Amino acid sequence: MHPVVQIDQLAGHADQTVTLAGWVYNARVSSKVVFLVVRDGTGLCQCVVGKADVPPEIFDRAAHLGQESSLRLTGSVHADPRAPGGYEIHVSDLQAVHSTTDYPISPKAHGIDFLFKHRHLWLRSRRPTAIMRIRHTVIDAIRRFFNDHGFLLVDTPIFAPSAGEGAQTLFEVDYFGDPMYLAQTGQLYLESAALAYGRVYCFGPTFRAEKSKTRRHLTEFWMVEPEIAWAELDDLLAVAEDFIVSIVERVLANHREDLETLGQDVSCLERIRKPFYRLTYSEAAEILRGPRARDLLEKDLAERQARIAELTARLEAQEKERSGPGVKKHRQDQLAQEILDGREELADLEEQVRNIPLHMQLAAGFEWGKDLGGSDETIISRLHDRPIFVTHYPRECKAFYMKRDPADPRVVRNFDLLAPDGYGEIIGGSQREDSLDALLERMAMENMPTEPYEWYLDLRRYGSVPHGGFGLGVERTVAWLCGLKHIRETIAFPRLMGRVYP
RNA sequence: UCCCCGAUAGCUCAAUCGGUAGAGCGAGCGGCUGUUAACCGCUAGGUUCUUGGUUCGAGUCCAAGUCGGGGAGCCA
Repeated sequence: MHPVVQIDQLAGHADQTVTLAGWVYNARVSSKVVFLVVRDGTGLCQCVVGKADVPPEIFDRAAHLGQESSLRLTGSVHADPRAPGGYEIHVSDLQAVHSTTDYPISPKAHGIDFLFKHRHLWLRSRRPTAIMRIRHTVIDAIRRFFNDHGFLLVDTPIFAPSAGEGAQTLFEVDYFGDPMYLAQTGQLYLESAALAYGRVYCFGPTFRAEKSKTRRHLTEFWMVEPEIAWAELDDLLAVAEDFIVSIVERVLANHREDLETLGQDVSCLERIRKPFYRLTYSEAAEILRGPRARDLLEKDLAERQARIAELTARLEAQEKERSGPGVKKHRQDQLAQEILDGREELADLEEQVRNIPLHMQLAAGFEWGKDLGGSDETIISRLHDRPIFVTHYPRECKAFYMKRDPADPRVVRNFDLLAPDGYGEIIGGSQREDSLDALLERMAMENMPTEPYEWYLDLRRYGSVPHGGFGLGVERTVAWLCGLKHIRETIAFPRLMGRVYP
């Protein structure tokens, strides 16, 4: 047996004989030649078994390998422009390790429910593979950024004894007979670590019991949270900006091919440069109420209605062609797929058309003091071609620990980062309240008990300094960079309301 | 919690006005010298989500439920 070579290393073995260990991704069989597209986790490689080149039993074996059969094969590596990876293998020997029949995920179309019920197998397919590879790079870029900028990793607890604010969004667990909660942030603990070590971060899973069924929500997701001592709002924005740019650069440098597999336009990512836009909440509110938001939505509405008319006509013609006489099989297949895609787009558009008037109403009637809603964020982000920081939200709609702005006591020194193209909030952060009195006053306003927070208040009693941080949602970031419609594809085994299998 | 949509073969979907449940893919067998979701022929494959109702007759109409999808709120 020759040494086992990974498919992504084949270029270094041209004209040599190698062994491949992998699975049958697809097979095409004719009387004199079998084409096996083999998958090994690093790529796809077409392996050619010629009837004249191998003993009859090997040819017969190759001709009857079901999709996802595992195998080892040996052959010579040839450069071939017709092959998907640029190289193909002319097989001289082949062993089936496990012969598979009835693999559930065929090369043709499947519905999303079916695919997620088979997520344990679907991970093998091209699209999930591309996404998981990009996710890996995003996480590596996150860790590298903080490790290279003097941040110390401090892991914060997942069991949180106190519900704090928003108890209804926490999962309760039984902790030796007492109620405990799965943490939805490590931030308070991280503040303690920041005052100990200066620059720190935590990175782990986080849990939200929100009953959200949207394309932006999971009940379990990964969040990275840096926290920085001796930092004010502007310092935090600068870090967040460099941070995002470094992630985007890494993805662009390593994943052109994967992005192409996903149909993502890389020019969207190439536009992500410093400086990002900076808006205050009040400026954002003005935009929402003003003519730019209204014009955008009116234009959206008109464009979508035109597109609906165009699609409806196209679908009608395609359905007529499909049911008409003398249509070739291949063309029928093509039409069927186009009709399905068209209908899905149509349903999406019709929902949007129903929602736009409501969004217009919400934006036009936006009152200072309310938090920005999902549709408001979409409007703001659609009016800009790069990410946008929205800062200085009204104090009432934000958490107790955020630093009140000395220049305008109605607002706090916080920020959200909105990704372009309606991907929504990918970062939320703030400078923290460092004055003991201000913090106590705010906690009293919210009727919060102080005992569980004595340790947190100690941070303001012993050497308090300006500090702050932010949290970045990994899955939303990956969805944005990959151009995915739904966040559930960005994690191997998504946990959603009503979906925990597998 | 609220609003909209859906459930038919293993998968993706058809089935006109309420009148015998179909196609492609997948599977099995056969054919084909290089295929790119290959192609061609044959075979097998159904409790039309559940319960109840209307009707001579229900995949189709009505009611309730279950599950799923999309959206609102909430959020990263």
